[in-house]
Amino acid sequence: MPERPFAGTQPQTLYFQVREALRGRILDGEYRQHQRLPSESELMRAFGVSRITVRQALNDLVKEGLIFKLAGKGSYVSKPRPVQNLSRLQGFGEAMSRLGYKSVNRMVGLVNLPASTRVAAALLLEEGETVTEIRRARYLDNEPVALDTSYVRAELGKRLAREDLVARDIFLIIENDYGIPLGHADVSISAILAAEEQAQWLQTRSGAPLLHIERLTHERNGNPLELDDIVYRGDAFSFQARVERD
Amino acid sequence: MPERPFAGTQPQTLYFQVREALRGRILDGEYRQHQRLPSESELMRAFGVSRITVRQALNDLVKEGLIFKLAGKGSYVSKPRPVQNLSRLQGFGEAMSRLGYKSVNRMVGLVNLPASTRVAAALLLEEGETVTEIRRARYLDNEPVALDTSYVRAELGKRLAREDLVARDIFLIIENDYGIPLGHADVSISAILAAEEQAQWLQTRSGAPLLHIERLTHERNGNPLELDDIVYRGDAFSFQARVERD
DNA sequence: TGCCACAACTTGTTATAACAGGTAATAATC
DNA sequence: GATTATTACCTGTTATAACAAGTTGTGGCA
Repeated sequence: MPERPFAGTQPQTLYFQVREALRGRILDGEYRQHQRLPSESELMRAFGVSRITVRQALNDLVKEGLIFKLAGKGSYVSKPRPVQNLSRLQGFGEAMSRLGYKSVNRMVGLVNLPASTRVAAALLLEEGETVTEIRRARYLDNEPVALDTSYVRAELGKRLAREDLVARDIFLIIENDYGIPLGHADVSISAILAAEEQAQWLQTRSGAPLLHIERLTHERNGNPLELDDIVYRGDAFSFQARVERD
Repeated sequence: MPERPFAGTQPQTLYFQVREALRGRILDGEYRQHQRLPSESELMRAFGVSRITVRQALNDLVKEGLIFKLAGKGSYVSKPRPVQNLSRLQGFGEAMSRLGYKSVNRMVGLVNLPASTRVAAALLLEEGETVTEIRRARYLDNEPVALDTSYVRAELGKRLAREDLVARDIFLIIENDYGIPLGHADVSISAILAAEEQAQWLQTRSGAPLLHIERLTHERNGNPLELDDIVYRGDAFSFQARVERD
């Protein structure tokens, strides 16, 4: 097996390993912005895998916007962007660190409370059933950019209450520590005005434009797991995506 | 050839035909929300294509959020959403009609002007070179939801000036009439406040929250083609996406 | 009737193979 | 030297095949 650099505690699919190896080289600067990557044939030989495995890895990176392909020419590294990417479900800290940014969280609060109609419906609970509400502020370069309110079932909330939610992403805790694989999220993006409390935490003025994200994250088996309400400062953050025509 | 229902003026790939046939059945109501689709084996037999062709078609629909897959169980129709989908590059009217909504455009204006620094850089022009600015308001159910300002090179703008931009999407004109295949777009989403003119067109108040989309669309060969600034009313529209974990 | 094992069915991963059409380099010709 | 044709290389599409892991149904046994 020629080049399987990924050493993890769990066996990984081949395309996962190839993808992460290429990502590492892009983030390390071995492949620069706009530089052409090795061809599929070269990657097949280098990693000792079939072409379809290489293509799956490359297409995942295309989907994330890290590279782009030109028919007949090859694959190229995209221009880096400090963004929350919509092509792939990942936590904030996870997304920023993949792009080389350092993010910090601050706890606003963690309480158990009865589920509202909206939260109950999203998490498939009875209205009034106990849920855990976790609130955090997100900082980039020591500047608050987002306020995140998460709702999970009380059993999961009890476990999470014992975790270091300042330094760690909930997604990674759930996957790595609790062994619950994540599936997909349904994400809604809209624009709102900052309320007083939001403005204070985000160090902006009341009435300032905010991006509001509602995200319902599911386990891989389809069960709803976590409902998030996230507001981002409109002047300090944007979502970016590369969208393919087809 | 058993089931190739798509009859178009241009030859289409097999996975495109399978995908569009399935889309049609979902939108026609033949496959209902949460209903299970035929298995991959069944679709292979029904369409007389290989499994990889069926999977490509299904995965594209997954990518768009129209269906979701559960390992070992099958594929299911997702809950329908009246949204501008971020998974796939398409014009506003195109997106809405695929979801069964009727959208209408109104021309705000079409002028040739010197390219600003931003527009010139995006379209790879010299600053001051002539570009065409096309401005339109978008209506859903007779209600203004978006204001769209597009910049294209003057040669393309001259041709577009002769088209019916009220009834038709620019993307479809460019692809179908001019034979220029589209590739990808780089999209940025942020939140802003409505300026006076925007508020008037969108029938909302000055200072209301708007979603601001900046989109640079490329030809398939990578050349930049069109720069769009689109603002959507925050209270009447949102973007939604289904994001996979991986 | 309930439980367990096995078979059938499902999607996911990976392999090999061939052809199509686009791009770039090289060789041949004027 | 410039132009054209050919070759090599590139990604895109499609096919067949096999194995892995998850899900569901069926049959046998207690």
